[in-house]
Amino acid sequence: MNMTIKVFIVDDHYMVIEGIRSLLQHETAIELVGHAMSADSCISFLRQQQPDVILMDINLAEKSGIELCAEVKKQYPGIFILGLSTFNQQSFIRKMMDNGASGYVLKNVTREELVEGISTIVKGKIYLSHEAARSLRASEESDVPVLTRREQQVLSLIAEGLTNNEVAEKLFISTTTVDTHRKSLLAKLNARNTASLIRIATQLQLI
Amino acid sequence: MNMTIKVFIVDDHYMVIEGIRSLLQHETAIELVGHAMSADSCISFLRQQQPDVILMDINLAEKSGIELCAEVKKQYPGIFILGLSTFNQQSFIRKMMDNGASGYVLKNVTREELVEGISTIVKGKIYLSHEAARSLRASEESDVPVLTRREQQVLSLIAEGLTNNEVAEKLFISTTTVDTHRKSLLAKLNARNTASLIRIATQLQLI
DNA sequence: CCGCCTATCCCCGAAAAACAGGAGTTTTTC
DNA sequence: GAAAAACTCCTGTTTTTCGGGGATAGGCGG
Repeated sequence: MNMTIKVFIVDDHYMVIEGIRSLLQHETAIELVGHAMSADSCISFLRQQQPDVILMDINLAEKSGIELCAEVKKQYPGIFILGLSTFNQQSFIRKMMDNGASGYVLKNVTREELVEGISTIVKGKIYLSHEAARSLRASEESDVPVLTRREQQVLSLIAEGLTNNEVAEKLFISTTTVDTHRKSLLAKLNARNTASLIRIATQLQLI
Repeated sequence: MNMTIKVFIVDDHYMVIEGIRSLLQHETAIELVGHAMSADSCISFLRQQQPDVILMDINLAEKSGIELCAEVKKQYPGIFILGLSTFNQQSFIRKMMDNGASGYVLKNVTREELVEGISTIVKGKIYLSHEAARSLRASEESDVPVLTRREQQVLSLIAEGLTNNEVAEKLFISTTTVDTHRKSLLAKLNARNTASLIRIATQLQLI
């Protein structure tokens, strides 16, 4: 069972592709079969050849890596995808994993971690780099309040600048109900008023 | 005048460093004299040896590249700094240039552009990659409103959740004055109320 | 010197939000 | 099937914001 792992890279930064190539060039167990700098050229490549693993940047130019991830997984369920990003934001990590990625590493990974990640996911397991895993855990511990669907709707309409009355009209509920939701939003996000509510919600990426 | 240009890299992503090294390895006019993955180790290196050009990532782990840029320029005015970043946000570009950088390129730069950038700034000129220049121009055309100092102060205090009264106390001005500033903020940012004001200001990175 | 901008201050009234507190119905969860 | 959570609605009062105004004073550049 000493087959080489065929790896394909999708990243719109040429220097990152070169960097990965340089990191992996002496790994005999890994063979780089190509790279793409856009979602489209990735899809094209896959029609001709399927690698075992795709290293995929999360934020591509046009299509977000998250969409591409879902698309690839749908058509080629056998390919394992390792998400690659500068940011260790739990929201990104989660979205990527939800869309079928088998792992997530930050771009400041060491060669060892990258190799470990590739060889882990190719076995069908999940791999998260230390920092990614840590930030996921941190986000679960740091109580980012859970908003109900209604609260989210109300929140985003408030953020757009609608008043309680207007929100009420839009959602076909009473103004007082909107006010109630607003109150619980203030309470959950620990905000004093609308201004701090919107600021906090933005920081927590709830909007 | 065929001296090689001594280049030093500061980036906390190992694969980016490798990528740049790979991009520049065949350039005879450019010599890579080292790299650092943190602001501190960059400073340490400079105490022993000074390159002609530093390729500096804008968002390092601890210290932001913007601060490091100012620090280096203060101590070694002769070193030219080329900002390096994933984002082409005018705010970043501008801050970097304000702090003494001689240029700015995005990480999806081509080898040619990178080489051109390095050889341009080493002559004391300014270099902006096409996309960076474009986004700068775009931001100047798209009227991101210019806030006065007072308006900025008021805005950030409002965002923290202070009422007009509290802002007034904090800034030692009258409540009605704060209200005037608030009104001009609403007008400048084209906001209907506090909620949309904060959202828009956040999106425009004014907070 | 005369606009233009900034910063300061003031008034009024209407609208909206915040605060307090209660309460009924549906839906989810255990 | 009961408890918990989510969603709905209500009555008040107080505070804050918003939309109109208008006014003064200093700085800066044409």
